[in-house]
Amino acid sequence: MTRWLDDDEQHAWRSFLAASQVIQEELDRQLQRDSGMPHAYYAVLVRLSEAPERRMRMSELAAGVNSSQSRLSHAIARLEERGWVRRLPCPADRRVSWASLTDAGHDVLAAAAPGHVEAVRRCLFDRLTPEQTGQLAAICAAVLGERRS
Amino acid sequence: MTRWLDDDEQHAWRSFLAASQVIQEELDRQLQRDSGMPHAYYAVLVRLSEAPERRMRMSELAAGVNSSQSRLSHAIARLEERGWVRRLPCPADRRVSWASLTDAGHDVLAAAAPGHVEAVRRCLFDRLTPEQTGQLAAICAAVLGERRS
DNA sequence: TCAGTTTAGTTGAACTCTCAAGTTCTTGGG
DNA sequence: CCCAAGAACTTGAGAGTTCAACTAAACTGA
Repeated sequence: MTRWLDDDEQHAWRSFLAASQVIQEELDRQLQRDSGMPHAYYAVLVRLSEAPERRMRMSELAAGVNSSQSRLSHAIARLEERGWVRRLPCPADRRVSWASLTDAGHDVLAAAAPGHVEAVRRCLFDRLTPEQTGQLAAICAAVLGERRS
Repeated sequence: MTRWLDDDEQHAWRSFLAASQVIQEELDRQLQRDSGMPHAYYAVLVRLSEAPERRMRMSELAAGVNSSQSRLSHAIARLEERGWVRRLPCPADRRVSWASLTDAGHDVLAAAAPGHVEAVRRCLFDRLTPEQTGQLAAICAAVLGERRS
């Protein structure tokens, strides 16, 4: 009844799991060590820094970093404690909050970025040919495509 | 100074992050919902079930599931509470513990496996061509290869 | 109008993971 | 033989994530 994985799939699956874990852990460790934040928080700062006026609605921001609303809410609370983000009420719809990157947050991000990019290169792109980089993008696009529910 | 990511790399990187997060979360949710355990614990049970006599030293097991010793120690403590794993002292070297899969643990694993494989297919292999499966394996092998430190 | 539904976001508890420190045991050189 | 160094594992505290429940505000249609 169950369609088990064949040998190729089994191998690809285990390699994928190991590789994605190794990358996640390496990035988390690097950012925690050098900038005192987990990768998820870094992603929030990046996304905010790219938004017009460096601010976004909580739910947009959550979608933009693949996070649940709850997780983002906790994360923003932490980032607010550190003075890197501020919450602003939205006059047009009072259910909505804006998250806004502060100047201090922007500075922290600018300081963290070079080391982070270096880590990304070291654990991913330095190990791939340009052709493989393209293949990876296509594979990930297929995984993300037409996602239901 | 910093070698920033070019457009292709930027795109590949963000796709990869999103895809691997989506897959991780989907699997975690499925296993938690249907079998009451996180994916990391499932991996421990799988690895143990494949070992001779269904038991392994803690440090081998940790390496086998890409886990730190500390994380594994906590995980085995939980799994032991549920009666799915037992710890056995090693007579030859008294620093060593064996983790051993119980019959109950084996049954739980057997019950969890079909739903898990189905989820893996749904979120990964059903979306890839066989060629892409091979490419993914090669890419992940490159990421994992010759890892120092 | 207003009751019911949907949307936005927050909160608290339970759980997992990380990091640093600690315990117990083995090993290797003097 | 003995002690310092290293190895195997555990522990506890702190931090992040998840889930379900909750508040508050905005729609919807009868």
